[in-house]
Amino acid sequence: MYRTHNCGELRISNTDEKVTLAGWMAVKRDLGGLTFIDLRDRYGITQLTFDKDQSPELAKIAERITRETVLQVKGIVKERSSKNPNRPTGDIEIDVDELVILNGSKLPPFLIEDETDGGEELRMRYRYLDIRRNPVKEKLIFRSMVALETRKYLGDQNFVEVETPVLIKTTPEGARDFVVPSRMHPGQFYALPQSPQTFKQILMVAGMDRYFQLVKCFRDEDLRADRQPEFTQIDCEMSFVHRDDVLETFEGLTKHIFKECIDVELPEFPRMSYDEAMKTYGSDKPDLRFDMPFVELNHLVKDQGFVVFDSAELVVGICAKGIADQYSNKDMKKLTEWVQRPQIGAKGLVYAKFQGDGSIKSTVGKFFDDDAIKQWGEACEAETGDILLILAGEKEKTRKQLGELRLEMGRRLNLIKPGDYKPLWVVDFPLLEWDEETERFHAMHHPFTSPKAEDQDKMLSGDHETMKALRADAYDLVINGVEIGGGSIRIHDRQLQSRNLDLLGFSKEEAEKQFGFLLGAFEYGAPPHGGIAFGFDRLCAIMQGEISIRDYIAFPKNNQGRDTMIDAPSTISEDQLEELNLKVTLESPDKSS
RNA sequence: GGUCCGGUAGUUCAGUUGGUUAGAAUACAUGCCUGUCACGCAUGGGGUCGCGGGUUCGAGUCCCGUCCGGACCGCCA
Repeated sequence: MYRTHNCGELRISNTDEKVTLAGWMAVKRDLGGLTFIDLRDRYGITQLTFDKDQSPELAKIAERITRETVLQVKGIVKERSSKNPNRPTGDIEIDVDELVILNGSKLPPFLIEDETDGGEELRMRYRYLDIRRNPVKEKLIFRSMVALETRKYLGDQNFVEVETPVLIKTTPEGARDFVVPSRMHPGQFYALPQSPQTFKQILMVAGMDRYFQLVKCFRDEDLRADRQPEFTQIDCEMSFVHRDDVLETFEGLTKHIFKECIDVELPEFPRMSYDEAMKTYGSDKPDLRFDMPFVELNHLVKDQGFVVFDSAELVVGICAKGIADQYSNKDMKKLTEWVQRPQIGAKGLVYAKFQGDGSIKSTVGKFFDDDAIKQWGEACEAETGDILLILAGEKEKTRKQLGELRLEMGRRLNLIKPGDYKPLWVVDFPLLEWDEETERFHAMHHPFTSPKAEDQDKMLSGDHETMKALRADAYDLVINGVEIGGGSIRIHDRQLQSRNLDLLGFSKEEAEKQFGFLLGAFEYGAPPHGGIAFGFDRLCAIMQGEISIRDYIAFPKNNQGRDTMIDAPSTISEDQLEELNLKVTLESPDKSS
């Protein structure tokens, strides 16, 4: 046995016990006659003491031990004469009388401490050292706890975890697929799943009734702080359910996880239609940790001779509370430049300051008198000291831009309180989305999403505007402005599914080739069904107030989709290429190895 | 596909208008130190200024190209 205890568990009550510990030498404090070593393992840090007077040979060895050396020590637990209240084990130390060096270590390239000096790149290349650090280690342990609680809750609700295949076939809709060549079938390829969507629907046809899976999904798209090419979903599907059955089940799951993992009691989740979310917050994932709703001003500002407003499809404002007197003209100019940045793309910003002395200062004072502007203020519930921020232009763009400005003002006004969680169900998403590039409709969620019952008859109208107005039985869970997951009631009728694929521009032959297996299954008694999938990495991050999901993944990819530790992706040998009947046509494909 | 920022000691960074021998902190090494826990004090070693080209009497600094990293837009059914 290498150890009797771990480095985080010994307390004053263990005094005088003979113990054996093993771990890594974290840091050494050599006072001359007395040397202290912090011994670290997964569970914590325990201080080792070496006294020159008592055991000169041991003290001499201790003085020479370097960082990250793996040690085994035997000794007696002693009460410290000067305690460290910042550590659970701070009341005791180990008076060492036997020391074994289990393995040496090179000097690590960055400090293995909570506040490391290492940059992202180094930390990723030496991830095994990074994971020794508390902040990373604890996030992985947290993730494990969330996974356990998920399985516990869904298991108790009669869900069955079924594994679906990773080698499947490429799908034309949605994100780009990762593709795997087949050796046994020259010229043919598997694809890695973007989600187990069709398999879980087939499990419903198979009578599995309640399915879930913590499952890896793959998308070959560009990365972000909250987006990795391989990520994990809590993927679920249920039979004989309506929308509200799904929402209630997964609201229950979310509440359970929050309660058990971070001891937060979530209130009942409000629901908001997609249309209302777009109209009020300019986003299909509004951050409700602060309000600052949009107020449309068209009826108050049109036909008064101000061409920017008169030519705009939408004039819409938000009220930023209490900053009229602290935002100077220069600050307003900077804010205007902020909305004009290419990422936001607004042409300009109209504002009205309701200043502390009762006066009104506005960029459009030339076109509107104070009384008119006061009317706007009333509409937005602006009071003395507030600033009205107004954008005008094409409806969808303007809403998106003001949505960004709203978030920025929320941040600037410190309206977002740490530890605050505001979940929201966004429901009734559009069924279809017009793609300007390909000039055809795309499924907003996916091609298996059911239109709302009342909209099913309109699917064949062919009229562009009617198509755009079709509503799907689809829903997203949003927490703090982050999309945690989404799902829908699916189509379970073969005819309706064919009609939907037809709408999306699939010919009969294509539909049969791509989704024949699913359409075929629907002919053998498919039950009504629906489901949802949560982004598991993202859920873990948001629960701890983090944006980046990288540290919730043990071995994440970098910004370019590379794993710098193992150096992947990489080229493969000529032999491998030949066996797979592949030919690389690049002049110099070899960038990495 | 695009925009922006960065690359200088093991590490994190500073480096002025282009000008002498490129600095700081930390880490590391050596010595001193018996109650430290960010130990302290002293001394020391450590540099392909990402790479290639150009401008210049002179380039870490300016220009062009390229590679790498980061953030974002597009993209992510």
